Amino acid sequence: MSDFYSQVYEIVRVIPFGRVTTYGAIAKALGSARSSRLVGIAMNHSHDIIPSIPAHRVVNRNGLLTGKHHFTKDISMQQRLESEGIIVKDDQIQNFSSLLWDPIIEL
DNA sequence: ACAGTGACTACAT
DNA sequence: AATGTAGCCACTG
Repeated sequence: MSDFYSQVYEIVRVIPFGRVTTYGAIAKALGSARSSRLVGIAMNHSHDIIPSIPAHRVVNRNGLLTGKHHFTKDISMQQRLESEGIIVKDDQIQNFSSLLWDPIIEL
């Protein structure tokens, strides 16, 4: 796996339980603020990674679950978030701004 | 090596 | 306010 992917996973893995972050924030934390798409692609490949990546804690900048269709059908992305105490309505994380965990600030 | 692509964003109509 | 368009950059075939 490329270094970029590894770095993405490294950050995603340290997202605290019950918190979320955005693709852009991760990209920026990696020094490539404009590589937000690559972060998403990395998530898409995350199901190949051995330590399961909490990809459901990564959403777009509006707190919208844009990547929910890439999850296994039996357990939805929304369901995983709700099991962590995060409220999701119409693919939109409620109280998103206060749940947001910015790796730039926290690291 | 080149062109196509994508779980994003920001800017422009 | 709501769509449309266009950069973005690393990965893949």
